[in-house]
Amino acid sequence: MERKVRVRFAPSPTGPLHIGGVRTALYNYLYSKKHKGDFILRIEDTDRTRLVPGAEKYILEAFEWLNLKFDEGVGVGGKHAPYRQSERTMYKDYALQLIDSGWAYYAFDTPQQLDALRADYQARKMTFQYDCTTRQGLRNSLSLPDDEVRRLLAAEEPYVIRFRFPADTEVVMQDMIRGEVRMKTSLLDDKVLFKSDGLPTYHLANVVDDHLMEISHVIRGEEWLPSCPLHVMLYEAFGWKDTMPQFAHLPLLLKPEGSGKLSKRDGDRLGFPVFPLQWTDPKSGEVSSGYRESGYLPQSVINMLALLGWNPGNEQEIFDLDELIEAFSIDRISKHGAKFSVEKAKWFNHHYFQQLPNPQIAQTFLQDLASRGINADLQYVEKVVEQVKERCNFANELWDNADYLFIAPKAYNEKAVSKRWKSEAGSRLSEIAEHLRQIAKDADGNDDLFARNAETFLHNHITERQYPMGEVMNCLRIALVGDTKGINLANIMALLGSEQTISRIERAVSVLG
RNA sequence: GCCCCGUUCGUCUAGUCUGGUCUAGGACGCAAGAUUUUCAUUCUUGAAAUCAGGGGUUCAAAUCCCCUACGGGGUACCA
Repeated sequence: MERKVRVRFAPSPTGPLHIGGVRTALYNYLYSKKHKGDFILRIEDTDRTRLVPGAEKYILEAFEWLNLKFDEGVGVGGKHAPYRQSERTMYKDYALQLIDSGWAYYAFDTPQQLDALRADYQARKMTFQYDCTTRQGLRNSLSLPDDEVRRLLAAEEPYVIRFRFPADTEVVMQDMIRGEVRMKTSLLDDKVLFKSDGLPTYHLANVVDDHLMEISHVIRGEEWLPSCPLHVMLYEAFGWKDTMPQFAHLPLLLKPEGSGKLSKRDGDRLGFPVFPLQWTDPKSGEVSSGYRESGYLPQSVINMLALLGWNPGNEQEIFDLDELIEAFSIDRISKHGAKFSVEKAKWFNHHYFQQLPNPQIAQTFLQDLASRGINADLQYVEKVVEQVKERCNFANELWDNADYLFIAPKAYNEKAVSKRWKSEAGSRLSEIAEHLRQIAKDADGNDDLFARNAETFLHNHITERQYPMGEVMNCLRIALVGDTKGINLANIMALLGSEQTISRIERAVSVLG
């Protein structure tokens, strides 16, 4: 029987959403949409000590920016509400149910006792594990006499509820990416399901909620693979094996250099964002950069992330969201971790930046200009954008590539000058300025006409006088731009207009001689 | 330590299941050339992986099996 595809993204609001988390969410989204299913947002906030104010809001905002819409969940609602685990109160009943059926037990050991035990084992170069080999010697409802357990419970002694792993079975699970994974239960530890603070741990809450919310596929990071046998056993213990979701454990995102998981620090160190949106730590005030603020376009981030660990099997690399949905499949997800590449991210953004309509880019640029104290005309800015955008990866590179189209050069690049500005340059340029003044008069305020005529004139003039073409043209460029860079010279003159063109030449002559 | 997962150009990866068409394909980056009388874009070309290493199986192995090494993850009353 075909079950409706229902997947969830279940972040913990302990800080800003990591870019690896965004990729996990994206794969969930793509899979659900591919199969006309539901995409659910569940907030897993059962660890009250690690809650960070603002984190949940941040998550919501990030998905809004990325244009990934949830069908159900926090911020959306739905028939399985509430979707915030701290607001769900049914977990303890399920934990008790497991105690009744013998799959779990009460444990009264204090964290201090366990810490001491771990230290003790450590000293003997061993690792303590709360499992089938050690549980009899510890303080729990399996080792203690019944009346003692009743007494402790009645005395409201703090306890946790632990899963009781059978000693000699093997859990066999099917992972959609890795195939069959087997694990001997004797090697597994009796994980805490329910904490002494009255809240469930991830393992319990996750399984209960996935069952209750009718989740069909669990697509999550590889860090969960080792605890998946526990989850499978929990489904079995609850008698939910028939509707257990299918699992897919995604490879991790690695640091661009060296080895290890991509972390917040890497971004700061290597100069690229690890978070979708900028984040200010509420405690330290530390600011971490975001893709959005760094000028990345959401569709570019999505495209880049989709291809990091998945590929369509052909050579297509540029995908919009609909194309991704169409092409996506779990069996084309790679098994190994992927190192993040800043260069590739930029390349994607360059592509998507070029697709933006000029008026839209111009609007953004206009604000940037305003912040620099430049009041420009929108029509003019549009013309500039049209000519300059192809050399930009991001909107915030516009200024560096177009500043000379708004303000006259304040200084002249020394290297360019020493290379191109020879002793004859001054006299040649003043001569040219002279002629340009006449051409300007003839063009009568038509800057395009002026630029066209000026271009023809320059060509003829330089040829006639047998001046070195490259040298003169580059000096002209230095005069107008301040450097040997920038767009086509005639286009610069057309944009600047005759008056500005001529005055810049004259100024260069007076400054550089 | 123990457990789990992985390993193809610098990076992301195709190819592995269903051995031969792989003298291993593409992309980013890099280099060179063309265009741009500049710079960038763009285009063309190129360098770049003895398929982690070793041992099998086979007429034939990147592809199947075993071992080793290396990398990653887990080993919490965190998720």
